[in-house]
Amino acid sequence: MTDIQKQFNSTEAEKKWYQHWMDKGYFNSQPDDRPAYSIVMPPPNVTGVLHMGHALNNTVQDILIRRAKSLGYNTCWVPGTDHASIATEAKVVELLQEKGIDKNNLSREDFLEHAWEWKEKYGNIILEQLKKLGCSLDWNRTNFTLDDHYYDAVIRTFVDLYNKGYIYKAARMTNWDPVALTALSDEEVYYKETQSKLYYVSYKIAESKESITIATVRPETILGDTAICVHPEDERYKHLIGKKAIVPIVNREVPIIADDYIDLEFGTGALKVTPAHDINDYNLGEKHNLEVINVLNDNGTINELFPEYEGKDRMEVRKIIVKDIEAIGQLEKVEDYTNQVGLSERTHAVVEPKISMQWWCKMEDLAKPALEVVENDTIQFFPSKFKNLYRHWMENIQDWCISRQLRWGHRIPAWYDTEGNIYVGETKEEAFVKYQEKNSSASIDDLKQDEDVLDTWFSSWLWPIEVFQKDVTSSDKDLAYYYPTQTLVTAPEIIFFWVARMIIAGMEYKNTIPFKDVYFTGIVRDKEGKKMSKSLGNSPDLLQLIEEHGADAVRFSVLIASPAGNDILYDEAFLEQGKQFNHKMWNAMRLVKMWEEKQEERALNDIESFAIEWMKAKLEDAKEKTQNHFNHYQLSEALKLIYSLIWDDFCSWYLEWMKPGKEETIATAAYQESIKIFDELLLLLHPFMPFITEEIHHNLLDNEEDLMLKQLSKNENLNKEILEQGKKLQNIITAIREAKQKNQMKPRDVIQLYYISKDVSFYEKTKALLKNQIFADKVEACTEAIDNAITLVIQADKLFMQSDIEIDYSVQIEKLKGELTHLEKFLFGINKKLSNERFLANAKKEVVDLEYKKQADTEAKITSIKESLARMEN
RNA sequence: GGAGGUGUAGCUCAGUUGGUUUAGAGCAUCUGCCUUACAAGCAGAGGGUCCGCGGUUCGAAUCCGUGCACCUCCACCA
Repeated sequence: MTDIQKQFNSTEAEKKWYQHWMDKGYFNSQPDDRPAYSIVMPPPNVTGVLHMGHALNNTVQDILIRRAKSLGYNTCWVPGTDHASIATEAKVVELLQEKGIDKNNLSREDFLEHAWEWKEKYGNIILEQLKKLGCSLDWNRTNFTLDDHYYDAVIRTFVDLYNKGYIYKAARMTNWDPVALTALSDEEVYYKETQSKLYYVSYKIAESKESITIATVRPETILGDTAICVHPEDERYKHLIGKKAIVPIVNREVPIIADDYIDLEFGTGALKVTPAHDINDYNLGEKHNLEVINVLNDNGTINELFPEYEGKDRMEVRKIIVKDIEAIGQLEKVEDYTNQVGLSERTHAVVEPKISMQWWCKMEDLAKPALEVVENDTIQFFPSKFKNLYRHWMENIQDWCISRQLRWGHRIPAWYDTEGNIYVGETKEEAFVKYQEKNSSASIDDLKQDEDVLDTWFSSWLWPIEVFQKDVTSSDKDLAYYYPTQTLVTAPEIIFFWVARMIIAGMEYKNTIPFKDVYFTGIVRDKEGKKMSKSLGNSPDLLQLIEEHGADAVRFSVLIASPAGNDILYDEAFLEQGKQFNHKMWNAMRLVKMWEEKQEERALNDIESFAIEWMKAKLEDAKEKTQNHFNHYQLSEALKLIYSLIWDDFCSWYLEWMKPGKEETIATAAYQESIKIFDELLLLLHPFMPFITEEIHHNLLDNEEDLMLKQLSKNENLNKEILEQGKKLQNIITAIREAKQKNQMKPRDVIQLYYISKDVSFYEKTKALLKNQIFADKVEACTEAIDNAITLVIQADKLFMQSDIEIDYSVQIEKLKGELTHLEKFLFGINKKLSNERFLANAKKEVVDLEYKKQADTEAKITSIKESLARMEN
């Protein structure tokens, strides 16, 4: 006892146990004859720092892994990081700028050298931080999406899909990020409501005095107008269709065309068409065969076609052009207007729709099997509502723009000859072979590789496959053993970016699913419901939280607030609860350890045997319920259940029952059973709070076995009878405590208890326990009501509490009257039901029988209370 | 504009195919206790128009319709 600290030292325990688990190699996995349970961690960006979202996500995964371990699975949780092409490149560019270096003045090789330098220095910080949370990751399997084997796999995939005809190169409208100078996929653009202006500009009609007015929010795109479009049925403009309009400033003659795409109600009902800079205009242009005039440079400035504006940013030109149009009297009016403006997810720059030559991947056919496996629940989504979302997206899937005008990433394995013909191959030599087939006198030096790299997600979608075939020697065995993985734990935001595409890749390349279950965690929000993010500054510093409160408390706090599939409202008050839970368990351990010196070799007494039997049943019951929660990924429910099992059932009831008094002893068997039970509770809790449970486990038992490796025992038959008896006992104890308090008695005032019950054996069995808990010097059966006593009605039993202390019956009378009123109302309801023929005819027999039982019970209780009242009021 | 979700105690949430004695927890609140593990505790209590309205049913927090409020995703009308 003396060597046990009064308080749990989380910092010390975390350091000690994590190191111990590492040293013992508990996190590492190799295929064996046990069933596998594998999870691939969603690789965080190398630029990332640990935030609350990661804490939730990784705690969930660690819980699943540790739980599976305790159930006998060979668990493998694979860590790693994602090269995150745009985010990392932006970061490196920024750092170079601080040093006064312009990316464009660096060769590709030099730039990549800087990028790798940065990656080596900072890229693994986030993984190191996960260790502080207690994550049981197999660090020997750490992967990075630009590792050599991974790089090769990505290239192979590209070539394969190209050869199968899925990948092609085409000029298309893309979302252009003028800051990162790259195309973006639709998924990388987000829309933000913005206060804009709607400019009404009149265009003169050629060879006519008429004019036509259009409305636009982007007047700078007037420079690229190649048509005016109206609705074919629009009476206002019908007569102008087929005529020419003159674009102001540039004085270009453009046709006036008709299309029912036009909304008659919006603006003036006439639309200026700029196929180069608007997706809808682009589609109109395709349909009507319009000229495409590109106005912008890649960096968002106006290009050389318009010398007077050349080199100025589009936003600046917007203002200048408005003035210029006003000067020539063709600006009719300006209105305030709220619209959605597309922004780049990475650089937050205003995205410009722009036509550019990009690589694309056809998705329609690839998506079909991936939709199928989710539809038929081969892959299960938790919560299942995301199935709808998934279906909706997969059924409307668009081709995927996979090229990015960046350097940090997997370089597209395509080479061009001097005439611009494309040769795709895994290596330049392979491409050259194809080149030679076409041109026998070709020189390999004529071939130039494509400058672009692939979208990050084009590598991420191979993650669950590629992490298990790291090197050729182990590949088949590992992949066959660990793939498909068990559960993917991720955020719903990346269901399209990543989840859908991993399923596609799995079906295409392994002809099977990459994971069996997908568990979507909620978004972590602050108390006010705002999403926690670095930019809002409302996300607490996780490492600091761990330092201050301990990793177990942090894990507790995010889990307890995290119902399956809902967003979590994070409140730091939960940390307090977690810490108090630590404290509670620590003290329970101290109590139990104290009993070591109070042991006596003897048979169990009545109290001990009842308590042990009851607690074991409680434990069995909880084990079953916990498994049920795990099956549905209701982790917060599981945690709440275990929390209450430990705090309420074990500490508040069991230990109090078991606790020997000052001069008393505890049977050795009871002491040992208590330790065994406690240890089982710790094992149940361990996945949620690994450090304190391991620490207490070792304090409790002197053996060398670690809790982390301990196996949960198989469920035994549940003793329902003892649970019922325990419940009744608790009801009696609570009722007496309440009665004492209501009657101004002290909790420890001595009483005598008499009972009228059909189940005398129950009282015989629990007599000692009752006496002990309610401070009764007598618990005896009686045949009729006792005078000068407080009456309590517990289920079908009547109890009479007597005391030497003067009792004011009025309080008890009031309580009984209240109860009576309620019971009468209740009985009325039952009687109404039972006198309803249609109820008797339609309801199931069990339900009807139950009503009869309720009726009988209630009537008995009412009689009983009436008798008591009559007696007490005398 | 399209789709999905949510609404239960002051707050965060359970509530399993409609029926189980007063709709449950935790936190917060109030009351009483320094009880030899723990005052970071113990014991007890109060607190609800299950969002509104309508329907189905013998019976609805639960199923259906509708309205309101909030949230998310998709689309992007210049």
